[in-house]
Amino acid sequence: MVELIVEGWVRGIRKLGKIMFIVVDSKEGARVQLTIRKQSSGVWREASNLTLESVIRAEGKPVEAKIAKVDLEIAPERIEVLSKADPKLPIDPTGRTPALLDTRLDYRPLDLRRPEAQAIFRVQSALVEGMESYLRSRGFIRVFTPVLIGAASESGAEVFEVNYFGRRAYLRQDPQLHRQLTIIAGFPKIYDLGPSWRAEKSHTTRHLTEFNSIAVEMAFIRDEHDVMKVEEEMVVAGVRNVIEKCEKELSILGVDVDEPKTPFPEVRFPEVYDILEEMGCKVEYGESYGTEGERLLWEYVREKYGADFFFVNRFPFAEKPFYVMKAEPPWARSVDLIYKGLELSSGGQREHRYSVLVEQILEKGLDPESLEWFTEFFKYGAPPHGGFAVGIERLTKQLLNLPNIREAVLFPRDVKRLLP
RNA sequence: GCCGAGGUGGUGUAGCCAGGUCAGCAUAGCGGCCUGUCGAGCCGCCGACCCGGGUUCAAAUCCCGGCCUCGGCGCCA
Repeated sequence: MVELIVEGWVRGIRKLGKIMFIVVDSKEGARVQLTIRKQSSGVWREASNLTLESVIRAEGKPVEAKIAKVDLEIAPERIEVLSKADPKLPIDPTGRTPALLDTRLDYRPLDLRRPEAQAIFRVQSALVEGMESYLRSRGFIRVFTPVLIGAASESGAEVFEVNYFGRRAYLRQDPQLHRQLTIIAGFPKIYDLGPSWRAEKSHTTRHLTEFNSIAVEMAFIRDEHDVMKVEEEMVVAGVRNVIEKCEKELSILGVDVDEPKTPFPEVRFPEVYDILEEMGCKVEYGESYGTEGERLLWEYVREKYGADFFFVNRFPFAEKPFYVMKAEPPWARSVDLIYKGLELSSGGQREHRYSVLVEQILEKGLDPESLEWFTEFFKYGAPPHGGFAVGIERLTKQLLNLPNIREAVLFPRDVKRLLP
């Protein structure tokens, strides 16, 4: 019979006098049981020293009539300890006494060994893979725009300051402005996949100070609906890829994922005010809605269209940054995508006419000179364009119904946490 | 930034409101028994009241201050 080699982490040790069972999660993702009898004294001695979470390599023959409820059962002839784990582990590795999230994050590399955590990041990878391959199939190319910026001028959200050789620099809040410049540079279909930072002291289950987004920008659009179409198809492609490739992970997580209903419904301002008022949530005309409004609108579209994803279009211009394109006043071609009551993205059509852009900067009370590094290039041929940025952690959280966005990040950064 | 909740062995909790047995339980760790376990089982052991004041004969418990954490809102992805 064939000799098999198993390498992985020790997940269970059950010693019953003269027979011992060692459960190993192999590097291939299989659950393997090593069955050892006392008469094979060398292996028995080696196995008696094992501790949970140790890394081992075992060689042996498969057990003919497999009894254990695992993927593979082996009678090992040799066990080699590659790295012995301290028996006093800081968090319970069996998962029987689950540690609180904050404690788990303190010991994140150990915590991530849990099958549920593994499953989350395999799903996330499939999600991004599906979205990227959709974009590439539609002719978008992946670009890398700077994360260090010289001027904090985007949306007014708090930025992190960086000491840049004695000069003041900032971490971007969004790849937005450089994506637009890339469009002007003659790349009509691009996407940028990477981190952004917000220095907001938000204490919630849906905010991070560092997060990743898949940010798309496209030129020669007719209006914002061209952008929404791409966003919808991209998200659906991502979810579809998860359904196709992550059956095992979804069952570990106990989540049923259905392909999203298309087209995503679109609700608009000012109708939003009527919808919300009817649901008992009064929003001042000309203002945007809050967290409660998001949830109520979801309730509304779920009832009316059976949808979990939906767009909100025509936000008040007053509530949005200078670069969005206006529609009939006071509204803008500014679109949010909401998924199960949580904002996933902002986007829409951008203003590409230089003179209008400068007017809008003045209207916002900003200094046109400080934005010249950006606006100047709109003088030299800027096509109509638009885009959006989807928060990857938020999408993962909502897809898998995770209670906290931190579960969707390997090493989350929030107001309090910088380590590990 | 505003508001609320909470800090008890390595981990997760009970006890606190009505102050008073060696601070209970589970899990992990250590030791023992057990030849088919699979959340193995059984027996034993080790291990904790966030910090500093105060009230009281007596404080995990009541009061004050501090530190830390979580969450809701705002802002946003």
